[in-house]
Amino acid sequence: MSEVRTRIAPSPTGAPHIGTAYIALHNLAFAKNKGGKFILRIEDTDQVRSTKASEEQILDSLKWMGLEWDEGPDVGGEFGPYRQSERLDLYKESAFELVEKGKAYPCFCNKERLDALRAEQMANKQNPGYDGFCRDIKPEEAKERMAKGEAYVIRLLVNKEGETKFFDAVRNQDISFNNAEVDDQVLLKTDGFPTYHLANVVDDHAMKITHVLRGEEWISSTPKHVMLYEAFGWKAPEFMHLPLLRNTDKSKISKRKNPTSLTWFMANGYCKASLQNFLALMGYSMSGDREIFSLTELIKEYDPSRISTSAPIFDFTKLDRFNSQYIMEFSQDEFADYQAEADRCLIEYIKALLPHVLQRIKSRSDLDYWTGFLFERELAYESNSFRIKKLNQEQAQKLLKALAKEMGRSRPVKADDYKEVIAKVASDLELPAASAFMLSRISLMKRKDSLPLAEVMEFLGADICTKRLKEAGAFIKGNWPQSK
RNA sequence: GGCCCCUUCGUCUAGUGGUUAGGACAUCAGGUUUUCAUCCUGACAACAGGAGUUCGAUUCUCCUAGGGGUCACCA
Repeated sequence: MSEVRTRIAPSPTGAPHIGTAYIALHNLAFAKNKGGKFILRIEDTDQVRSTKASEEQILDSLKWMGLEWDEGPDVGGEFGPYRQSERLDLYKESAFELVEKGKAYPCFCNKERLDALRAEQMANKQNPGYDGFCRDIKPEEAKERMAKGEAYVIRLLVNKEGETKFFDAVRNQDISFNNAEVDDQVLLKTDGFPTYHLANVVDDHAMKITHVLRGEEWISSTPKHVMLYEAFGWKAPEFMHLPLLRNTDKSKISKRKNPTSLTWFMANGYCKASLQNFLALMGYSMSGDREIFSLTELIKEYDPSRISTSAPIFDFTKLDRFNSQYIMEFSQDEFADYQAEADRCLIEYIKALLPHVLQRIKSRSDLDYWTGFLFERELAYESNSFRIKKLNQEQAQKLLKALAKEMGRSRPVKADDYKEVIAKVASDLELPAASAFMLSRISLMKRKDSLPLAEVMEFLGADICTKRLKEAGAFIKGNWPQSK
């Protein structure tokens, strides 16, 4: 029996996600339980969205979580490099290998044609998908066009007959898909970078990954992966699709509705043991009635047949309770370490706002006063805070609604963008800009005495700003301050 | 909408044909504590619905309903 090897393959396109830690935990526990290896691979094949800063944060926060890997971009290993942007030749070769084998083909369709195609399919109530326009181009002609420098992608040539099935070890059953429903997926993009599907399969094979534990959001693209393994003539790993973490409204967990960034959890004083423990309770249970256990115990007893199939709601109330349980047990030294670590994480987390915070702090106890709003999942608004000059209830509600809408439409990024959005909305509604700014301030930070608005908005990001503007709108509906 | 996945207390879950359906968080009610918190005791509270298989279904099968995921040159 060959060595068990699992991996976590985060994409460095944003803040480190709680879901990544959850999937990593399972991969680590599974591999370590079998005496195998856990690998970290960076999937930075999206040139536009990937950033080095994000990669660093992901590595740092997973380490902080105590989820350490045996092989990865920072520690190396015999199957490196572990960053996909450093393996481009391999993907390109692999893609052309499939073209040679007649399992894939170059496609020269441009974005306009694809957009038009999709629009037409939607209009005719058909399922959107590639129509195979470039399938029949002769290989010689294709080569010529590529040689001349015409932009192309490589698509998987899907045999639309029959079905593709794979075994899912969590559900303990086969899942099958009609091949007619599988699209001729792009494998190699115009920029020469692979798509997830290609890179993932090529790397999992090259890195000898034996078991793929990933979120169930991937189930529907697994047939593509299976087809790729078959096209290459490789043995596919065993698939285990874990249930997705969810928001309270049962949708897939998202920063739009919940804090999801590991850095937020770290800065907010959640300790790693409680986070590990709580995450291990999501979609998983230990035998007996045990709920409090360590990562070591989890690894020792990890049993994939105890993974459940239904997707859990991420329950902050229970997490908070777990965290307090762990804190209660701290010795003085442990608490000192915890406190120092939490402070370090907090300062790192708020570094963009730190200068503004420091200007306002008189003593240590002031820190929370100025930064607390960053960690409240739902701001506890006070009615009187909404007593704003030249603004009545109706105007405030219109303003908040328009603000939230404009925020979603124009997706501001920088502080100045946010200022513009607020100024624009105020002028559109012919309301005083100052009132609009104050209303935004209260909606986002709860108080009139608070950090610089635009900088805070940039820090929070459009999603969270929109969330809070909506929440403020809901609040003032029934809690508008009484006139004196 | 097509396809796929899922369905036990409000929430996280145990349970693999016969249980008073168990535990945890939350909630509520008591108790200990000079306050608060902790801690203790108790209460509330679930097998989505309908067929079938079976002597017997929470457990197996099918259907319905509901929820979710996915349909990109993002992962």
